[in-house]
Amino acid sequence: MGQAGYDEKLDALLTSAAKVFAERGYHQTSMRDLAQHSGVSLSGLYYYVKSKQELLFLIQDRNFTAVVAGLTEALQGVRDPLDRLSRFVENHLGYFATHMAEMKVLSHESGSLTGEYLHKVNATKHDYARRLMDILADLEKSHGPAHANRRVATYALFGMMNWIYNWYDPMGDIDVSLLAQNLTRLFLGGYVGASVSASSLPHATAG
Amino acid sequence: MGQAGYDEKLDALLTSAAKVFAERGYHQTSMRDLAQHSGVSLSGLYYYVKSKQELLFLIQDRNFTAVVAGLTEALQGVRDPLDRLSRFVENHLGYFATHMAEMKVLSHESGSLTGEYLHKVNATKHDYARRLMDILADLEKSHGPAHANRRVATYALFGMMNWIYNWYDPMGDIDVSLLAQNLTRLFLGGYVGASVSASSLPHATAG
DNA sequence: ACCGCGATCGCACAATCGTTCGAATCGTCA
DNA sequence: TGACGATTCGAACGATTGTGCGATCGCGGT
Repeated sequence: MGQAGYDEKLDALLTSAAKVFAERGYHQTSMRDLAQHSGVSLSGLYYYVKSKQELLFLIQDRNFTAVVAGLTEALQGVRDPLDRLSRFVENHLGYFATHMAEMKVLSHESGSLTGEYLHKVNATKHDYARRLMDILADLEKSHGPAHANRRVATYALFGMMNWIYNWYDPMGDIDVSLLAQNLTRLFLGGYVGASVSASSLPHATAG
Repeated sequence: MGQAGYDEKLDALLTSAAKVFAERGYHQTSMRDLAQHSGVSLSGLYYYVKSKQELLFLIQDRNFTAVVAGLTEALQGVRDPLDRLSRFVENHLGYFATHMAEMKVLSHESGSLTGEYLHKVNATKHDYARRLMDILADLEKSHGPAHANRRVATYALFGMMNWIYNWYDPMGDIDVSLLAQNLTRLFLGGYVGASVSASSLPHATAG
């Protein structure tokens, strides 16, 4: 695209690549496809990126890092576990909806990384899951015993949220905050039998 | 493997291929990989299968058909929407847990099909989702208004269930019926505020 | 005008891919 | 035994892949 510095060009490349990866899949996409779609020559890609896999890693790592950073900010000063959970969901889905391609790549192409790349992303994933699990633990203290195994509940919630790339259209008639509200209510009602109070919805969504 | 007729050999080939597809991914797996893993020569594969994509289609179509058939049987004579829902979840997860590789391929490699193959699987998928949505509609009639959008709830439940290939180990300390119980309770509590009665759990799981 | 360097490109290489084809092998019945 | 159809195989093809290499371009400083 337009002229800019090195960092902006790399960002544009990653954005363009994420779109193609999301549509065709990582392994099905060739470096020639990425070159054509981003407007650079084939060998020009290698000035910004060491390999095809590093490209995938950068997409996953940068966006995941952004999600985690958004979460940290969204949880700052929020004490009530109910609020913390709904903020977690809002942050996750908010970023998801505004970065559909990148998040589909993050969710769907986790197994396409190997070695150190895989290890780093998995570590982030583990920490992120742990943060949700800790919220659930707090939730049990404040709202009585859980109706489901905490580990199962954690991954059930991740499943609900991450599955959306299979069906959700951010431009459709269900906007993101409504989606977050629905999933939060769905989860909370089943996990601790709590109906979400009006005070805890909605929040501003990180993006 | 062992000597058998054409049909059994094809079945064995599909089972073997599903395992490799589940581990390495469809596009990352070569026909040579499949040949080696199944004990047939490279060209020998083409006696049973017209193309690599037909192989993927057969895995998806046969197993999906089995899931749907199991569902039909599991729902026979069951009227109570609560029971119908828990049977749906049990059937889905029961088949999932006993056919992890095949179901991972079905869930994760849907976008790897094209043309008529894709169309056929998508049609089955649509019908299957419709059957769940109908149960949810019945549920609303018998247990009051839903706490979430029906479409969102449908795909949320599919998300919970289909995501399990990312974390669930059937050999671990959570067995399938407990998992199904957890997810059913989680979903029902949030969707209609119902706690699952003892009478509706557990059932025999189709497999 | 010339130099230095970041940025970009054309081209080629070796490897691997899915698929085809004709030959070899198998079991079975005449 | 001989023949025939079902089954399996080795070898090869053209296409595409990710990546490396050396040349070239554009431009700011001297």
